Amino acid sequence: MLKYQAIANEIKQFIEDNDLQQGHKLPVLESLMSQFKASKSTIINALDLLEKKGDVYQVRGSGIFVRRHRRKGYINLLSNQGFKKDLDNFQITSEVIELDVRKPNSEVADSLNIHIHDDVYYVKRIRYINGKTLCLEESFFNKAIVTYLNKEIVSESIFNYIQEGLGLKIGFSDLYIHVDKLTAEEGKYLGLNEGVPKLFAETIFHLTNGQPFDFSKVTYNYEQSHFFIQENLHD
Amino acid sequence: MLKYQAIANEIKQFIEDNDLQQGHKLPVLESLMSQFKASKSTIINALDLLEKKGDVYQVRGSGIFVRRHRRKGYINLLSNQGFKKDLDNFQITSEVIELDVRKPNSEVADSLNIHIHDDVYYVKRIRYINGKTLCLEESFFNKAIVTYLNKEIVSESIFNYIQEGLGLKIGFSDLYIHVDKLTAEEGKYLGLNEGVPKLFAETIFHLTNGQPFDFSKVTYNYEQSHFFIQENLHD
DNA sequence: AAGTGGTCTAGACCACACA
DNA sequence: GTGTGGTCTAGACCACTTA
Repeated sequence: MLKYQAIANEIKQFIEDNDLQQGHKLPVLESLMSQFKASKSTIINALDLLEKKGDVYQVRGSGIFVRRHRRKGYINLLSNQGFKKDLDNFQITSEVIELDVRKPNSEVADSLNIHIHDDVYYVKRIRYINGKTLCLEESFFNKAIVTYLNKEIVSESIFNYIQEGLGLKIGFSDLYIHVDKLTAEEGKYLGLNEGVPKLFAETIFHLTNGQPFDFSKVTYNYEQSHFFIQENLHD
Repeated sequence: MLKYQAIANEIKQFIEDNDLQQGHKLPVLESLMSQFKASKSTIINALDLLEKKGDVYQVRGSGIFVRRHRRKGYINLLSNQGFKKDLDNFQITSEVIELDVRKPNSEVADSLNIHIHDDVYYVKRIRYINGKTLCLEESFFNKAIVTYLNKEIVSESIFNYIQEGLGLKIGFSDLYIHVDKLTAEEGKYLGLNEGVPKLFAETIFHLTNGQPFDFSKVTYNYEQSHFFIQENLHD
């Protein structure tokens, strides 16, 4: 664990342990430097990390403040897939519908930057939140990277296994969303009527070295789909 | 303009001018240091900025690469509101429906962190993309911060005026979205039937000092609502 | 082993907020 | 004016990739 990550974690923990609210002022830079025995740059690195994650905001000439506006019941759109953290207050479970190795069609092959005669793991599952259907998810994993999957792994957190079990490093993702009407088949899985609204998301996940390893298509139950995103607008 | 921002801009320009594609390798750090006559940290600062914006990805031990996967017709969800940049390929216009000064209800007052007897500017407008209705937008601006608005300003880019005209610095935003069915009234404005899907977004925009200045409710026409989001998953 | 990006430090200097 | 965060530098050392 890097020093600036460790410091960031400690500060975040401090905020949670003391239940500090939006706008609460944190100790000044110099205090943090001596408290953590680190140079200015390292502290700033830690704070920038927290700022990126939406936990603090820094005001030049004034101080470092807690950022903590979140509506209850809203899921973080940018870290709900495959990750359990940030879903503390939600109980997420999965039901596996299909799991096999197959050849990709051209859209999938293109997204994963492979050929149509290469193998992919195909996973289809329904995810539940607090006992209700959250989404229908179809994922395609490049088998050359994600070399092995089984039903047990797939019913838990796939991403956790990819990181811990396979030792792969997840880097970045491209997420595409739009809204549409639910098809009859999707409705069957989600327990909803045909024609009601849906949120449809396609995501390409890449390793830190830029290789795409997972292409996912997710259809969300609109009744459970309340998301929040925290953004930083300045440079 | 700060040095690292200027360098980031130049690199981005270089990518666009040469139409470099995803995965293209950029010059190594040392080259960039001498080319821009800057220290290592400054170059890394510039690259981190570009990485945050989704324009490059850095691979330790390997190089710096162009990130440029974008689907045509998809709007960047995180920088479409009020901002013209990043909307190069789209023609966005606005029709102002209402503009007045009023007292906020408790929800608005709460979101803007003001009292219900304080004044807010209320703006209701329809935004068009390439001639079609994109969304119906209702915005509430804290009048103590956004001291003046008129019809002309409001039919152009409000955020541009806030930054350039009023000299305010926009910091961060909290965005909440969900999917639902369109009401009859919303349908009237968007030219759609009651009951069809909609994407509904509420956003609280803050200045760099943490003060909320704008609370917006936006109902998107689902036919035009194709969004992308680029995310970095590592620390 | 060589190449390349990342972390960390100490310190000078700058920009902004607030009283 | 004082306090506080931000930028920038030079350089040592570390971690990962590639061949």
